[in-house]
Amino acid sequence: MSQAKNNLFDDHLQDLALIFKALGHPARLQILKFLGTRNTCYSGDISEIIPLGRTTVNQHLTELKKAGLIKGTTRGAKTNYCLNPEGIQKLTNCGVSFCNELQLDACETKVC
Amino acid sequence: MSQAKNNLFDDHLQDLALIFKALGHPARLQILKFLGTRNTCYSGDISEIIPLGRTTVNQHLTELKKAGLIKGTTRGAKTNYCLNPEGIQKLTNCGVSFCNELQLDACETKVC
DNA sequence: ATAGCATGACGTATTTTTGCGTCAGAATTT
DNA sequence: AAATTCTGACGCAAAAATACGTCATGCTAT
Repeated sequence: MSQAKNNLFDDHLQDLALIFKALGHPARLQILKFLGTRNTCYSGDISEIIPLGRTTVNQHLTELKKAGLIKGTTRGAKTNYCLNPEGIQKLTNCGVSFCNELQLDACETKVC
Repeated sequence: MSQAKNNLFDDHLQDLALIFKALGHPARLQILKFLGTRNTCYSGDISEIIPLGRTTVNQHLTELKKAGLIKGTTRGAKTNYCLNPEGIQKLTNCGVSFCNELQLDACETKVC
């Protein structure tokens, strides 16, 4: 992917950061959203709805795959992509619990 | 920040991507987590717990500020930082609803 | 007032990311 | 079999992110 896991930061934080980083581009968000409405679709269908070149879209697909958020299966000449339930689950769980840990209520009453 | 808002993608997606991007680095996650336990603290306190140079930590603070996730107030020689409730709220709301839109249940039963 | 910190601004080098064109291989269609 | 289509791999350029060092400023003590 990008930055290799180093030992400066907590492993859990690094994992989480990688997931969030994968969500840090509108094209990738749009891809995920699209896949959410489709269950499955071809790589070509995706590059059609994203306002970027096919090669670039492919790169974004690869990144989402590396982040574990989608799955791709080559079937004949075409490749099927769909959301990866485990990855989405992890995103939801970890993301939500991270937000909760920020103890928003406590902060809400304070000013800095 | 980073990429200026262009008109290739939906505004809402771009906003969301910017927030997620801000979360895409372990140092920034650690900063947020730390601030969640403190209500408020000095900039110096933060750079002490992050395994990076002070200047770099400052940069990360600036990015978090631009993303609206934290607030900074200069008080005398020192600067106070704390979570920005509105930003965290937005993250929580938008993030969660984005995940929900992925219709995980529907996907869970399919394979690609 | 003066010496000592804390902080943000600025400049810079290195690494990543982003975006795209081209190519080669595999499968489909004709 | 030949032509076409779909894909991922590879290479490349431009832009952005990352990480620091240094500096100037502005408080805070002494």
